[in-house]
Amino acid sequence: MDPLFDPETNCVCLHLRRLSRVVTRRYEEALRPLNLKSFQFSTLVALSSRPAVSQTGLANAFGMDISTLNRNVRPLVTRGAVEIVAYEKDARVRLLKITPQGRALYEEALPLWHAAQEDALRLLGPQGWPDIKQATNKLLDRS
Amino acid sequence: MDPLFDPETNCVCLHLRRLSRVVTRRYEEALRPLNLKSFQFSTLVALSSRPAVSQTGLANAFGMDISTLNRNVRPLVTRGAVEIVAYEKDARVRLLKITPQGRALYEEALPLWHAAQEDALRLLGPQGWPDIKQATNKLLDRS
DNA sequence: TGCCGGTCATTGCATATGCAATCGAAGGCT
DNA sequence: AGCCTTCGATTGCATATGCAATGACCGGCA
Repeated sequence: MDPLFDPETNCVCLHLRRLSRVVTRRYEEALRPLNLKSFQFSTLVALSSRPAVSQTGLANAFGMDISTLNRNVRPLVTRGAVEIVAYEKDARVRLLKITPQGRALYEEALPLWHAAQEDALRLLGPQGWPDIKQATNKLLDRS
Repeated sequence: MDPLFDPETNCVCLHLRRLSRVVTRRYEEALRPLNLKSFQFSTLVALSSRPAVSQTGLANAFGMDISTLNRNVRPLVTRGAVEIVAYEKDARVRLLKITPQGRALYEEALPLWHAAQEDALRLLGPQGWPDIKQATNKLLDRS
């Protein structure tokens, strides 16, 4: 059998999920002092450079279901790091906007993220991250 | 700034989680006719070639917390695809064992998995999967 | 033999994930 | 203007994820 189709050793899904778990744990650990989850950090990053984003837009950027995004954002809103504002041109849309507290939180989180990123890059080896990123970009182009 | 440490474009955690979501959705979709989740399929694969495995052992193989594994296995037990048996040499251990129904389910699932795997390999491009697998193996060696 | 540190499994809690269904609003078509 | 399809957001449901704490058990050591 083509080893690429041996589910014991070559399931793309299993490998990616496992890798995602292992790497995620390191980022979560690094961000724990600020009580920030990795998704929440990514959201702050995305919002920090944009005036406001629709939930659908952010869900697409993250490749996740809009219902997941909707719920994941709530802790940030509760915490006052993100606010939900109406969009005057379309009453269906509820825009996400980072608050000053959110910006402050982001600034605090940056060095913690940096340490985790350093750690992850080291673990993946010099070629690991470029390889993964290239594969990611290919897939996202096509899907 | 070193672009490797730009959280907007190069967060390893965000990229891996996104990739994992996108790929997982395709496998879940393929396995849906059998009402099987990707984790459940991976469990059947792992158990199909072994007499019995401890929960801790399987959790390590999947790089996940034992509490997550413990709960994720339950639907398979409820369904009769996996049984939990005592380990005579250590009363703490509760071994997981695939049942004949589990084996039949696995056989049914294989072609569905194969289609998803084909799809994923195509999406990642000819070099994508080897690149990812190599990076994965490096990380798992070191962690 | 009895204690004690370590291990396996389980549960409580909070967040993560996606699908189906729903609600309300937008926009095109007549 | 009225209808109909589409679209953005939200909720119900089931599973996914990990940490902390707990209970049961093992093995070593006094």
